[in-house]
Amino acid sequence: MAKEITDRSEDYSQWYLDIVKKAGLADNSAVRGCMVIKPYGFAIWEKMQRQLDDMFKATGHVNAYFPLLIPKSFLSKEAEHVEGFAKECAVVTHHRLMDDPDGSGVIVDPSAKLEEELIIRPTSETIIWNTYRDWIQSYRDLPLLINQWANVMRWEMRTRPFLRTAEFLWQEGHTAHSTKKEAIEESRLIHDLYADFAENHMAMPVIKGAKSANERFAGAVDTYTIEAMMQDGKALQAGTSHFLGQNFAKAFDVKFLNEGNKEEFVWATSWGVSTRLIGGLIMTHSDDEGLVLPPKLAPIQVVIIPIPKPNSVLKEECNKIKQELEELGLSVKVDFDKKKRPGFKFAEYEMLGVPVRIGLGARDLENNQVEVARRDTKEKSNYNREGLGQQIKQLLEEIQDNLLRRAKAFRSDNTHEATTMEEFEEILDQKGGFIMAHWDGTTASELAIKEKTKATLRCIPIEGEKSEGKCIYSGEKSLQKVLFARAY
RNA sequence: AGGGGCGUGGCGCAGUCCGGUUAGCGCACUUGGUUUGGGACCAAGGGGUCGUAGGUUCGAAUCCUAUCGCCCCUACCA
Repeated sequence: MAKEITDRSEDYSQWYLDIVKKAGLADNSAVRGCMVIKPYGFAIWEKMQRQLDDMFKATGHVNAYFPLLIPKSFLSKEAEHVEGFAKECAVVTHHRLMDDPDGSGVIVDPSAKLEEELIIRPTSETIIWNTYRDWIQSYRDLPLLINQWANVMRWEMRTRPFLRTAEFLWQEGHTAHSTKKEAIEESRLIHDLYADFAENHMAMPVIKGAKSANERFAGAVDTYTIEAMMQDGKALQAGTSHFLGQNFAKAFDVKFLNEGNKEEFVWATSWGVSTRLIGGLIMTHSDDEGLVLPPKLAPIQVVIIPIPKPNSVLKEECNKIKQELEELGLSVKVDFDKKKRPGFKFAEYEMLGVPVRIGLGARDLENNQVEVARRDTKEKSNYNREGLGQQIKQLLEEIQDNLLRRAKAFRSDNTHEATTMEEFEEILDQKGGFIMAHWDGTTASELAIKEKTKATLRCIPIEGEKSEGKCIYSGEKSLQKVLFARAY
């Protein structure tokens, strides 16, 4: 199996597509813009899901499920929200097919037109708030902390596997609170949770910040984002958490009686991360040999490859090592496939991003050792057979740490400050990456910079030092530097 | 929306200009054997309505007409 992939230096976006294909993460499907997530890709998603789900539960959230289809009228209730999504909605107009009277096949039965057309959810705020109206009467019903794992559809023109697809999988949290303060705290709690997940599980460092008015979620008062840097220097919005104020409560008339027996509108948040994270994972760590996965999200953490020699008995030893490692909670695969030679398997598991490979041959048996190769650095060394399990466990932790360290160093090397537009454009053209620059807070300046440079305002960082200055575009007063980059 | 390109086994392609035996090649697949410490080799096999529909012709992957689909560039975009 020739598994050649394009070098990153040659064509980054082709490299990305090659990785997705050759590592068996996803396939194109018969439907334009919709991908098939293959078992290995889905296994990564399942690991992400499990971890995030545990984190949501630990912070008091519960799961529920709301319908795929939304009455068209719901979408028009919150003005900004409609405007944000109207251009990319799939619409269900009929409910029956019939035989084509002109010959073979089926056609839409024109007599089966729906009275009210249905929208395939691009996000679920509207149907959820329409439901919450019935669930909430009193402050005693609050807070309502609900998450759902679901698919959504946004009819995108240009799609790329995981990064932007017409249909994608995600989780969307929708919470209702009795006070503004509590809702803002909730949106920030999740913002922190996402950053924690990105850094400590994906080993993908992120900048936490707020979106500008222009980049904000349609219908939100504030949008908090985590922004990650990909290897080509472009920014990826990896997760967002929104403080929705009372916008949806007002649109759907969701009120509660407070302790003083007075009627008030409910305060809301919503937040989500999607299968896009898999794209981020690929573009943060992987190399020209294939996928590189952080141990915490790798479906297979250790692969054991026997190097067969005639008359040698390796099978038993391989299984023994597998068992030892599994007892330590690791996920392990032994590849006994006789059709493939060891060298082929080495390359194959590198392509799949398996963090640690153990090679075991007659030579090792004699010397009471195994050969251990780590995927992140490609280093190989011999480990003593005694106490192997603990050593491998430590190695996996070291790999997890190293990936984060490496990604942080890369981001730091590719983050620059600009004090003038000339400098800004020069950095963008010559180095790329993140640019920190002063901005006067107006949409006009933001759009002008975008128009001129194709870089967008990714976020107004929450952390780090804040110093006043002058906007690089207008020269007006600026309270802090903000993050610009070309983005996915 | 404008411009360009492509539809031939699972994948990548040749053949089309200039119609003519049984539509070919590489990879993948199946079986057997020799191999196995960085992508093995030999042998034998299986698999194709040439996107679809019509037309010209003794004869069409090849020529003509229509139609469908996909990709790329430009434009647009939570």
